[in-house]
Amino acid sequence: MKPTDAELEILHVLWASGPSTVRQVHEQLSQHREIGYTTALKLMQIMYEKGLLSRDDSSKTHTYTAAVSEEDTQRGLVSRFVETAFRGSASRLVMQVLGQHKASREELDEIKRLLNQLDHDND
Amino acid sequence: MKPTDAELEILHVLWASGPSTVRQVHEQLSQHREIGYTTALKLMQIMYEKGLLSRDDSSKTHTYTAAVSEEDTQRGLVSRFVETAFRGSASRLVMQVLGQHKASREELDEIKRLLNQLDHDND
DNA sequence: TTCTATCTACGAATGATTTCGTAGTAAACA
DNA sequence: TGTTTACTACGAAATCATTCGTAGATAGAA
Repeated sequence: MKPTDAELEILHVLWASGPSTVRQVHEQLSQHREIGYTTALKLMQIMYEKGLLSRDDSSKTHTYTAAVSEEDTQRGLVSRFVETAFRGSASRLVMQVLGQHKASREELDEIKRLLNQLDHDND
Repeated sequence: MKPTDAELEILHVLWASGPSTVRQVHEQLSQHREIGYTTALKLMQIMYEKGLLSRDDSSKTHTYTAAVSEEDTQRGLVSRFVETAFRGSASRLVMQVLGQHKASREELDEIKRLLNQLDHDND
């Protein structure tokens, strides 16, 4: 339910690439950092046991798929993060993020659209 | 530099209440969850060694103070979180947060003000 | 002064995460 | 067929975070 950092790395690969073998995932991860093949394997096995991944083991080389959606996972992570880091104040988190990361014009516009929509929901 | 969850709880108490003794911090924490006195003590000692807290031990009962600011700490936490959970996309984090937490009218207005200011900075 | 309460220091157990080596098995190849 | 290669399973070490018990010291009360 609450993936660890290493598990998130693997989920990101699977979310981006779709169903993959351990070797494929390992190759992706290797481009970012040092990690042994059996480390990736073990992580994915644990994630399978936890229900974070599903797998097709009909052939010798198993194929893994993310069993949790990116949306749902990020929702959970955000909830937890707002609680622990911002004591539940989501708006302070938003302002902190907007203040420290330079968003593009398009991103700012998209956020504004969302804000206006929330405004109308509030009315 | 990167406080853990338990350490963050203690920092929040000290940020809110200012310099405090272990007993005072422990009393605050106890209202939220079960935690032994020596657990709080040990945590604060470790945080002192790490440089997260400073302390006055001129009397038998030490007084601890947060040695890192809330702003700086949250900035660091956000950076890390955007990386691990959102692969660096701050705007997607913002939209996720705004979509899932109902902010008050005042908060939304404040966020809009910030957005407009960012707009002008961009021009 | 003696006893009690409070505080710090220290050590250690527990559990979770991350890591990788080794062994065994199946497939592909020569 | 026999050998090499690739893959999974398993176990276990290393690290870190969290937890608390116990011991020793200090201060205040009786």
